[in-house]
Amino acid sequence: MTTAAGTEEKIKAAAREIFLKKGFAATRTRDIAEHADINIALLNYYFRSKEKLFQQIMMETLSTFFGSLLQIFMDRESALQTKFEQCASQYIDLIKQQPDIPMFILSELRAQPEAFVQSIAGNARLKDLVIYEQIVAEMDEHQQKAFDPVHIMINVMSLTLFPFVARPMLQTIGAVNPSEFDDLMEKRKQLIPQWIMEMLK
Amino acid sequence: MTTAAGTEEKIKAAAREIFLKKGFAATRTRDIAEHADINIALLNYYFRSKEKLFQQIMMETLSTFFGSLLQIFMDRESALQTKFEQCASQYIDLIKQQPDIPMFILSELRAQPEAFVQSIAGNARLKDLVIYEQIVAEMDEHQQKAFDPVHIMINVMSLTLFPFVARPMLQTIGAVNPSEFDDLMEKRKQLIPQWIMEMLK
DNA sequence: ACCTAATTTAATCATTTGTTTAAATTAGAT
DNA sequence: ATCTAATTTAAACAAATGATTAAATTAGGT
Repeated sequence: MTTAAGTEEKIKAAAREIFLKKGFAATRTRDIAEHADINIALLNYYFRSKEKLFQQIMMETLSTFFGSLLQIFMDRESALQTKFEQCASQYIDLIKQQPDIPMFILSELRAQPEAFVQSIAGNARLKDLVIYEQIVAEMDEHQQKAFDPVHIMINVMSLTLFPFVARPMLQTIGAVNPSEFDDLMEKRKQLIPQWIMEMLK
Repeated sequence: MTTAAGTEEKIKAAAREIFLKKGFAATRTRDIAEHADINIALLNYYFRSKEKLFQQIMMETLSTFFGSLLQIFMDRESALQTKFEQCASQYIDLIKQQPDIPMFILSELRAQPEAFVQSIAGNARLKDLVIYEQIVAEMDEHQQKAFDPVHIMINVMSLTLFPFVARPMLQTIGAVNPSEFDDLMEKRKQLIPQWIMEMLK
């Protein structure tokens, strides 16, 4: 009856939850096994080692995180402001569902800078992105390269992601109420594109 | 000759370096002892436990990080834009010297949300800060509360801190060159206050 | 020089943790 | 029903890790 019935996926689901919440070092294989309600040995049976399992989770998470982004950034049809709107909107929705993703990627990427380079970078260079060209064009129109266009890319990510990363800190210092956080982020879907467009003028 | 000659401080210095770089869970007491060039037992002799030592490092780091900020935020004399300029400038300088501080605080605060609440929060509520009043006043002048003033506080921190937190990621995706990162951040001392002031209009 | 308390060291302990082993159980084919 | 390979389990292992102990050494006062 109950054999191999999605055991592998059960382990991955548990691993994903715990790795994303606590990071690689603070995660115990026994925690994962308990959460998945399986014998500890099964983890190694299916995934060889804690590290292999972690890498698989990381790969999939990176793919989820950067996948949709690249599509938006490469779209030749959409206008620049539309891209900012899609970017903010999609990311805020995604991270609302899985709030641990950004911090997980950022902290684990710091711990192992080399391991996942090609998983992310793939082939696309920043300056080959359509959005980058559009930013340069927009800046040239209003001002003559007052600053590096990379600042804009950094700012989009900063304004979108940082609130989630800093949520525990913001709540601790009493900057935001737990209940109103979601409302704030919902509002930012609209605000961030406006702010960014202003920066280009 | 060499006895107690700053042994305690030697341990703390090593602990600070490693805790800040790798976090609590990934840090081994033996690493600290080796780095400090002392016997492992001395760590427990002076600090009782790994956790106690960690808490002490965390307290001091929080103090360093939030200390200067509160002064700027409470200054009744300085103008709003000046505050933004001081804030960006001071933080970028501080974090250039100790780049691991923001990520350390953010990740460890997520791991132990309760432990350091009062260490940070102290007494000051966000809405009692002088800077908050000034933001509200400035917003009232130009627009009638188009959005929550908290967004502005969040944005200052986002634009200032996120690039440091995301540096490994930004470098991995090839968004920034390691050598040009410092220049970018130096330029942001000037840019961030400008961007923020624009948001208020 | 001697004594006492503080500091340092080497060795060891008890637990935790990732992994493996070998046996038991189950699923699916013949 | 029987056989085989895949899956699952209980038990144990080896290494790592935080902590402790008891002896050795050192510093500073008398």
